[in-house]
Amino acid sequence: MTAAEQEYIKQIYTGIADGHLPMQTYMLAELVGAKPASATDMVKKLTLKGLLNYRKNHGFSLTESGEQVALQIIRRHRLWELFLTENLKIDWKQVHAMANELQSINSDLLVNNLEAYLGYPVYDPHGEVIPDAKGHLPQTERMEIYDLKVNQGATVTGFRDSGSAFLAYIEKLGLLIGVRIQVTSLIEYNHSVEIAISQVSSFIITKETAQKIYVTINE
Amino acid sequence: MTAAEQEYIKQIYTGIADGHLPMQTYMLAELVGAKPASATDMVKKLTLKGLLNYRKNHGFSLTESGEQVALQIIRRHRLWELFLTENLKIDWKQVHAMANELQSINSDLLVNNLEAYLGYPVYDPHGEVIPDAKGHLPQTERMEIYDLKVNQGATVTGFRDSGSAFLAYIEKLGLLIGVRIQVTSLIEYNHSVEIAISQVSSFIITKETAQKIYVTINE
DNA sequence: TTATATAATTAGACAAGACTAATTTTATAA
DNA sequence: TTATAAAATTAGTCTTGTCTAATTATATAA
Ligand SMILES: [Mn+2]
Ligand SMILES: [Mn+2]
Ligand SMILES: [Mn+2]
Ligand SMILES: [Mn+2]
Repeated sequence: MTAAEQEYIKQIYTGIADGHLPMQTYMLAELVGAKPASATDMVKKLTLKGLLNYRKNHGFSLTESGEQVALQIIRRHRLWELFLTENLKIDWKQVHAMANELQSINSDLLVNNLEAYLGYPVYDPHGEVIPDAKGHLPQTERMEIYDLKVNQGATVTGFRDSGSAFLAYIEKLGLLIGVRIQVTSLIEYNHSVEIAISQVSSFIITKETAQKIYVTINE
Repeated sequence: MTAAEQEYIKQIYTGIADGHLPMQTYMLAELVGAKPASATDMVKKLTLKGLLNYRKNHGFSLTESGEQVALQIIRRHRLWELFLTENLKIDWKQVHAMANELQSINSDLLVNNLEAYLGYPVYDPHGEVIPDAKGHLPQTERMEIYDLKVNQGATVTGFRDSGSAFLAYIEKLGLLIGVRIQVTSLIEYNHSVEIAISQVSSFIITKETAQKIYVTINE
């Protein structure tokens, strides 16, 4: 598989995981940073290869085989991200872009040895789970800040968006992984959420932001 | 620069370093594993970019700028090879092929942090020197087995060929880096060389092989 | 039911990088 | 000097992945 095909497959997987089922052409184009015409071409090609279920003019989803392929690409992507932050000390805001270039190198030997070197990690630097060699995703129960009720306390465990602009905002807010937060109020007007960090600072984030931050409820 | 352009530039550099000056189209084609027509196209493109001095029908060499580019590509290639063997424990016969895919990722941050992580190494797993961030090659005086005189003792320090078939042969002979050898006789007929390892085994290698093994004379 | 906006597809073009087949250059040997 | 073999180049084609512009399909609102 070419690097481009792999990037499309990865974006289809994550797009669907984020609730876009079936996936649509314009959405895929936006995710990969291309025009819809290009996405149509690629969808047709991936369909011929048996990786997509495609109903012309009505969107598409991954086949069983396509999903396995996607999980392997995501596995490589996230393992490299972790290596870059943990070992090479590269800023977590920059590793996603680098991992996009590394993910296309498809060697089981390389990837499995990298995984062993990293100590069989479960999470990447953005709190995303890493599929194992068989394509299995560790099961974790976690929700979005947006799903929390008022006064409910939780701990930040990850992010749905690895873009450097989003992560810079997260850093500015101090909402890093492991930080304990509490929802102090819900804004009825536009569904923003007010949250507090360790009873000190308190601020409001938009609905969109609240949906991009994963938390686990404190026991 | 595309991955293909970089591979061509790298092969031009190493080809010239191995004595092919000026570089010729058929030779470059052979090194990159393509047909001469493809090499001609690429040479024209690289010339337009100011990386080659090219006299149509008479070969080409790297410009000053082309040489600096080449050294950076070789730097990345060799650092990755070392990472793959040292850290990921991948067989030295396999890392060259993997490094060919990794070398195209051109990020100073990535490469310099990788170099620091590896401890600013001087040699890659095949005994080839690694250019530093400025493109400087550590100076080393070493010769080929073929240059040794009879009874002259030397230590193996590297190889000119990283192909897995050649390295498998080297392993079979036991001519690994650090091994002390002695030339026991020169075969006049076809310029083969008989060498001995630590007074035990003794065998004959061809001229071509003797020219691919670097040694340093024992003090 | 019909008009309209959005999404999707098609047609045609282009750049990169490879190939084959044909032609031209160059160097060398007779 | 001329013939020949080797090397190089050109011309034309193909695949991948992208684009723009034009057209078609779908869903929704009037
Ligand atoms: Mn990422
Ligand atoms: Mn990530
Ligand atoms: Mn190598
Ligand atoms: Mn090497």
